[in-house]
Amino acid sequence: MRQDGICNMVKRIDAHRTLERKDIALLEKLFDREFRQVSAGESLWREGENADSLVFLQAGWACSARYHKDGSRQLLEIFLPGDVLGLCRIALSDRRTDAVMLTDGWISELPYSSLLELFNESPNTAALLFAIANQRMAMLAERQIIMAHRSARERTAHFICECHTRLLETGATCREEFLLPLTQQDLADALGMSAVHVSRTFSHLAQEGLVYRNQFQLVILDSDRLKEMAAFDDRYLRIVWNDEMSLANADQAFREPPQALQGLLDEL
Amino acid sequence: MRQDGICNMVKRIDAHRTLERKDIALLEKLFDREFRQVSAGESLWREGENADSLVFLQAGWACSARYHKDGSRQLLEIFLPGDVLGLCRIALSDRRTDAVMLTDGWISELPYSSLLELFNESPNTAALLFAIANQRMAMLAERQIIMAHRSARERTAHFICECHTRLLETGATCREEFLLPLTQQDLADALGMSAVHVSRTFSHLAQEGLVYRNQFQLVILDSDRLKEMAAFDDRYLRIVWNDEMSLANADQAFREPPQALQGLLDEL
DNA sequence: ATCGTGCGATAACTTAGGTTTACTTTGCCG
DNA sequence: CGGCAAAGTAAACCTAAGTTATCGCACGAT
Repeated sequence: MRQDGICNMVKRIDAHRTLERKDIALLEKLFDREFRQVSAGESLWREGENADSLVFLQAGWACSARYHKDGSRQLLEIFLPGDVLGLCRIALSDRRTDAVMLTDGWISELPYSSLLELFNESPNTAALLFAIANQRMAMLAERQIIMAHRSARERTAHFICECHTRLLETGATCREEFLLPLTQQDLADALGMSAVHVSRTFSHLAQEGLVYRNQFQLVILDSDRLKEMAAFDDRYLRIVWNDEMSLANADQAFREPPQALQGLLDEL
Repeated sequence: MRQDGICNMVKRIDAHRTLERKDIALLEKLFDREFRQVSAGESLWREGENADSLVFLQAGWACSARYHKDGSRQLLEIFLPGDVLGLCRIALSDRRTDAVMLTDGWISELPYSSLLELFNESPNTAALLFAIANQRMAMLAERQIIMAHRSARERTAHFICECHTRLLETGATCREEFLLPLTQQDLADALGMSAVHVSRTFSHLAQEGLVYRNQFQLVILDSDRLKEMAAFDDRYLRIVWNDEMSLANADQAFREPPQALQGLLDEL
């Protein structure tokens, strides 16, 4: 049970670039601390609170959201098992969103101070976390692109494709059918549309034989046509290292301090 | 001239948290390399190209954008003098957007490999870059929130507030009047609306005495009411360090290697 | 059994904003 | 100076999606 979550994280990264055993071990040590059970609806943090830790989602789904004065809400990010929450406020002071569990789950918290140690000790693994943060950024960017000019149908299709792809990468045992634990209201808040229209949209998608949703079960009927309508290109999700920043390079650099910057530091 | 750009960057960060002289010096050394003159419309990189460097925008405006098959376009980020482009693909392999100059300007490029050296030599300054990347992420998140549920007027108002605030932070000599070098089509692509509607929206805003736009000159007539209608809260733009990740801490940790992780590393 | 509650579906009506087309205004360049 | 292209404005029309309201269903609690 405990190891599964780390496995998810490692597996996902490893799918694209083989990690060295050392790095895996370091990640496991870093994240495999006391886990806490949390239940659906439970808040992980609130807007305005001091941001001083990462949350590692070992099992369950979560999301980050902004609440407006008028009672409406915008879901910003969806977190799946194996994801890390809070990477976007590292180094900045306070939370700018709420974070809420969508399902029951298990989490562990990692204070930023440990992270700082990591920065010092292993630029290797630090670059890895940077990559994960970069992937989150890519998701935000892609969401914005999709939200701006695409129709409700396309947005919905894209969202489903994204969730499905991300789930598959954690090695979940789902192929064309999986659990999407969001109510239509949640989906509406995530996709920037009304709950009623989410309902309509799913009806249309079902009519066209693309996806079928019942309760929280989601069945993808025609994956190819769905991806086509969503103009879904999964490249933005792929964690593929830049050679300049690759683990191998970082590792080497870690062992043999570079010349260029050393010169600068000496001067100061 | 050359120093101005660095000044912009440093000033903006320094406005919120005093930098140590050492860090400033390191930043200056790092970014103050051969500058290249670029002209409006010039491409800095294209989607799909290998991402192997940061671009430091010393003078001029730029943007990142995604082009769609149907010819339409989505502007993702706007970059002002003193901004760093490409932070969101560090550690990932290829560009997922185009980057284009909006005006003439001066830029310098910084290969990721130098960055890696920085990671090794000064976690201090690395954390600082992380913070700048975090700020970009916050901008993306905020844009998404605004785009999802807010009207064209509110979106436009928010965009203006954001640009104005960011400009002020670079210490630009603009108070309520400044140059916004985007055509109505550019604004439309950034805000996810049609150019015609941008025109309509600016007419309305002018009628209500909020802002006035002529050519690329933008005059804010009633800043308070504008911010109110945009529900603009500039906190997401502020680079305020988390104490856990503060420069002082990082610096200290840099001098005295920490114990916790050292133990882990010894084991491996 | 029966309530209450939350989720989802459907229909009727309204509206913000897209699309199209046509007409200005501005700047540029020979 | 004339002519051309790019940018902006205006009006007419249309459609996607919001809003409101009602209804059905599943479920848990009483």
